[in-house]
Amino acid sequence: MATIKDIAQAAGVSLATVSRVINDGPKVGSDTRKRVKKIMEEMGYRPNANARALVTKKSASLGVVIAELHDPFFAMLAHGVESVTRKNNVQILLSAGSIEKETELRAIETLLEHRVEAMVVHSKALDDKTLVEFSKQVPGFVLINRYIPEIANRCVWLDNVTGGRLMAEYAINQGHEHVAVISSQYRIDDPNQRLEGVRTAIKHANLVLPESMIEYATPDQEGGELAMQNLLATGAKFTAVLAYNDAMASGAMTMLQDHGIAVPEQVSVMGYDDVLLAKYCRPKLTTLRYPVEMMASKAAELALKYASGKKPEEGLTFKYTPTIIKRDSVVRV
Amino acid sequence: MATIKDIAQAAGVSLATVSRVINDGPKVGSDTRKRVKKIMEEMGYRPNANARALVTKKSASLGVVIAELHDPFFAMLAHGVESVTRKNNVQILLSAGSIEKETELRAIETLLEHRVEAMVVHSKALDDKTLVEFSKQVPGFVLINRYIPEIANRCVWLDNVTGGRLMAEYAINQGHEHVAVISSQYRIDDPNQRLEGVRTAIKHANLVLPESMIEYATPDQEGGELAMQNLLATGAKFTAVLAYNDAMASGAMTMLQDHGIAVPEQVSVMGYDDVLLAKYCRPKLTTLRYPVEMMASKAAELALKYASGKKPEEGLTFKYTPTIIKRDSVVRV
DNA sequence: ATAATGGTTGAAAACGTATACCCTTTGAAA
DNA sequence: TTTCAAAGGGTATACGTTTTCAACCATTAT
Repeated sequence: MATIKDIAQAAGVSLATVSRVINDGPKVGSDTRKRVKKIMEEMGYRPNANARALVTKKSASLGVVIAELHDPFFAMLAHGVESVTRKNNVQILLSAGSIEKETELRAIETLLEHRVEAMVVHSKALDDKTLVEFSKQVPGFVLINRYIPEIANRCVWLDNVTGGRLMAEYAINQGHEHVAVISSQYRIDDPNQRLEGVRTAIKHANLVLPESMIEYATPDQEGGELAMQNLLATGAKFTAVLAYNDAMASGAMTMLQDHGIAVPEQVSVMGYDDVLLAKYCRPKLTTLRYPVEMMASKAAELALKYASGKKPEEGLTFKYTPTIIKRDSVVRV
Repeated sequence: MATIKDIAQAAGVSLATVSRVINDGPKVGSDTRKRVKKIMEEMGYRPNANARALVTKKSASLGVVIAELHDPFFAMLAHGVESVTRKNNVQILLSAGSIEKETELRAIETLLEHRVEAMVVHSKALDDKTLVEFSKQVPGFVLINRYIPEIANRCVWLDNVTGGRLMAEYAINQGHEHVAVISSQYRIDDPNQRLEGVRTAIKHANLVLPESMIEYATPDQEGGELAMQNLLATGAKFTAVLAYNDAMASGAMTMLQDHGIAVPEQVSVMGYDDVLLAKYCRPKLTTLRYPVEMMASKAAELALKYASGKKPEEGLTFKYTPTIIKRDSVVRV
């Protein structure tokens, strides 16, 4: 592959001049510029991004850490990031760290080795201290779907407690007095926060949520099916089910229908996230909209901004609140 | 950030020795090795991937070109690649090129600037010649979901003609004599090939597929709805619909149901791809399984293998054939 | 005519790493 | 005792860029 040196030789100029032409630098005559450009074209020259990054200490790529790409939630997240990197001519360096301490750490470290100065990271397994530490090393370090007070201005997050509350309040307003909850079995913040919100609303309405009405499982369709199966097996009575996410809600609906229980006529079901399948499944899912894509774009913009030298403002944070999307899976009772 | 030089100074050894320790090179005593390692640990040393790539001419990352991340198909593709890059300690450099000539080209070129020697590219807009040209420049250049005879051994692809045929044959075997087709409006190979297969099967069964029974739209749920709407508007009679993909099939089902037409009792619907939503939607979609994830893993392995110097074998190619997944959206008539 | 100016260009150092090649020490074989 | 090989370690160069500084040339103002 042709280097800057080859071009210089062919054009009969120095390395410096060629470099200036490449970067649209100021100090080069228009005829020389034209000639050099022509030769670059002819020889199919492509600047070496690695050499560039080495000397400029700027990497022209943004690191992204997520859990699993085939989870629609993360696919949307990645897409949100991608839409802004594309605009800024920045490359995405992708690392997957499957909600495990070891892999998440490894993912971030690899990105660090590439000297990316902007990063959008989704981390659930790493503790606050570690992440704060990283944020000191990387100017454009931004967390998504997580809130850490010390670096509040680097956090783009969803108010899950309010989300849980909204969910429960809506169900209650529709007249449901016996609600069951299907939660995620992972010991991370999200399910706990959502559950906390649900509990608050229920208490406030002078209702009760016995532990036996809460089932934990993997946050996917199978988990939803399993959880619902368990709920039905206990013989518990409920007219509404609040699920941790849309996939679990969908699984729960399937299981209800398989038991001859009509949704929403006999049991209402609510999801969370509003991923694609919420619109696809039947009945269409009433759910909470999690604007991941928008948030991811915001996070990417933030990362790029901080990376370019702008200092984050103190006392600022980027909190989003989910909103209820009313579709067909919840009915007034 | 600490460099190799800082480590060398702190440890009182030369750069070369430190470098040897980092790379587990041979010529260094076990006590020195231990001492240097300790210092690296203390100073939080991280090798600079750019400098490394520059001098070794190896990039330690694999380039991926896809259209849109939030399309579940591409999310699965990316996931398939990711599973093998993770095993090989290779980073993913992601470029999205939204089925447009300009952006696809730009995506590949950016990757080239990063000097990745392994690439998995999904390109529909670029012509054969351009891609063949790229394959000469990049040792580990592998195409997915496309077949180009000249570089057959770098293609991991699905036999779409056979897929289309299988679809139609299955519908016909279930007794359907009047089938409609909902295809993608994009002028790329896939829809044409699938349609070709469908036509073959129909002709072979002595049936007819009038042009009026084929609708074209964007390959998503909205497109499926629109296409079905048009089909219904023409008053055409059909008992089965073959869709270009699962999203369109799902949209078509919605529209049918909205018109009070029962699926599958009155009209059967078939999808293609078997993405997640095929299992989620109601009725569950009978569809053709496109093993993207497996194929993407294969492509990544191939790319890495070729990149590491192994020459592709002549006359070899990686063709996959879709299989029918029978669920609930097709019924015998 | 001379000095000053401004626009072009080139030489060289630097970025952080890997490695080919050379030097030293040590112990054993001759 | 001499010779030699092996092991351990250092020196210097290269990778492909960007950028600072200085030099050159042709004008123009004095």
